[in-house]
Amino acid sequence: MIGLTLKQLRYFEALARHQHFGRAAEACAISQPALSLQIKELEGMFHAPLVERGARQVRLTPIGERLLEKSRQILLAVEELDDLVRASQGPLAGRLRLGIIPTVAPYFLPTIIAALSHRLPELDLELREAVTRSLISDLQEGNLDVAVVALPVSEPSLTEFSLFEEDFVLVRPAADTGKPVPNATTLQAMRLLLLEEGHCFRDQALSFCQFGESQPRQLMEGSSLSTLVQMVGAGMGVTLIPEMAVGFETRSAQVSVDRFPHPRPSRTIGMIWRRSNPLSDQLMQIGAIIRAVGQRSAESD
Amino acid sequence: MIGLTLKQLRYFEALARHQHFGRAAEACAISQPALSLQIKELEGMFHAPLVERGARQVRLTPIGERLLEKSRQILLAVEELDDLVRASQGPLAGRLRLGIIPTVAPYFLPTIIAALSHRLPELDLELREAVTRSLISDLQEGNLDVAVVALPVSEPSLTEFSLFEEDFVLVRPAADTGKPVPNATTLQAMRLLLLEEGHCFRDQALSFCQFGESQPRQLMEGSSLSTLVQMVGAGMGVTLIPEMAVGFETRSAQVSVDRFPHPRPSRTIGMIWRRSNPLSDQLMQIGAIIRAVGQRSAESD
DNA sequence: TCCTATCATTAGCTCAGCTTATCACAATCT
DNA sequence: AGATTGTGATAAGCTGAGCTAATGATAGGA
Repeated sequence: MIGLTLKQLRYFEALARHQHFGRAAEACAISQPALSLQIKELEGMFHAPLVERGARQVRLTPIGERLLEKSRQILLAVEELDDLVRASQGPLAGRLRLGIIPTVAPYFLPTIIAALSHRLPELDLELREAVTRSLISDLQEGNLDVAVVALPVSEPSLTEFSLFEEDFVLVRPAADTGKPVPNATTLQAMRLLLLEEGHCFRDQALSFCQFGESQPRQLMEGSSLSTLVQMVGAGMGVTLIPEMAVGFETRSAQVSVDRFPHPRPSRTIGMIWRRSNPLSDQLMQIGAIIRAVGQRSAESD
Repeated sequence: MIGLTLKQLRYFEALARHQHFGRAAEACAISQPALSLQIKELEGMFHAPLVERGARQVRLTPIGERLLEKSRQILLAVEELDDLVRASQGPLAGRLRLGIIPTVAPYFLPTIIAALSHRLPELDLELREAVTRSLISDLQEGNLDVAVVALPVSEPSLTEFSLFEEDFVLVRPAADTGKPVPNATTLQAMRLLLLEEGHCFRDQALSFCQFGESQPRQLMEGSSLSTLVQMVGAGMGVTLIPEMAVGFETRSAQVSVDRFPHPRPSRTIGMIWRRSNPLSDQLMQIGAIIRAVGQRSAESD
């Protein structure tokens, strides 16, 4: 593919995104004819049309779709060269897009922000909260640099860096204070309040209770740990929460909090990023900083 | 990395390969100053030197090394666009670089060539014989399109396509004809002739005999199955060969050939290629053709 | 000390690729 | 139907990125 230019791929990607020559050209800060010509040039190289010019609609042809895929791959690799520049310029500085899952963010984010802005003042953190699935695809598409999630994620394209392990605790109505702590089996008989689909914490809790995938049961869903604890306080059932949430969520609620006997349910919190990211070394440094404050805050709980 | 061009990456890659401005320029079919300028342009983008201009020697700086890595990745993806063109132009045609391991090539290659040149006359096969390790790296560097090896190879970047399974048979001196066939354990007491390091067939044979990695023992090495069989004929020991080699290798030698009782040792022969190769669909077609003739020839043995 | 190999610099030219202006076409409205 | 509007293609002209050829600068080696 000699004669191909990155510019052409960028224009094509914009066209695919906007499905409109004029708007794509605007997004690329060029005139519409300039974009048309480059697309035509690309089509010449492929000896085939890449877009269907419909009446009021532009659509990619099948070959166009495949080119789009490859283009994104190439453009992502090129963007990573920017990170290579940053990596070669001493301590980490500039924008860092960090994603966190919702069952970690409220409790741990303040600690992370404080630590990083102290140790790496040049760093410009840009935060995003979403479930693991969505963070992973943002990472893979290059919309995110790094994410804090529960390990393992087992994506071969991502590097995992473990931060710390944390136990789950049982939250029951205040009236249950002092009653014996149920084990995984007896838990199955109680009404368990859980986060809605998509949260990894939901699956971890379910797996501790050894519920099968399919069997229907007494479940209720809440959209945040905070809601769940309030529901428990109102006597609607019991729930599990991660240890780091205890201080924040149970202070004002009428609930009783108990640790499980061994083997305790737990999760591993860690960082993930694209294996191909040239900032890998720097991200490990950041990981080390977060790990240090994470362990300190876990000890002080 | 706006302003970056593929041309610059190509020039840089050539410079890294030749370690010499003049020769790299020649390889790119441009003048030496043109190349110097583009390299300088690149260095401007990185705010750092990428090559050390030594007295009589050009060397990459550490940053240069990392850029080289990324460049190769990007350029490989760009080359794969060529394959996308081919994939979109009907039946597979043009150059196809096929690698085969030495313990398959002599016996199966004629069949493959005949079948493919009959079914895909437009195909221009370019063959290479090497051990698995080397074929894999050629695939990953884009120096090879597809390879026939023993599965599994378990490289996440490669797709595996299984062709057929094939048993190993025992080759003993003709004097042993009629003697009971040894099992894996009794084999350990005999002098086993094997291929030299690097051949996967050697490891498969060793693993059948359940030899540990380290334990020293009565072994001799030959550089081809043909040599091994001749050595067996001369009474120097026994060996295993794959079934497809029986007809070719044992016809003229004074040896006795026996199948093992169940569970028979065997290997799976298959094709591998870069997962990212746009010709994937076409390669599967080729795989289907080879599989068909492979099974037919296995049955007729 | 001079020579040779090697990369950098300079001057000048050419064409790829941009902009603006305009055309061609089809869908929708009146 | 005829007018209008939204859209991409085409045309003409300009500008600068990037090439070549010629020359300069520098460091090893004879």
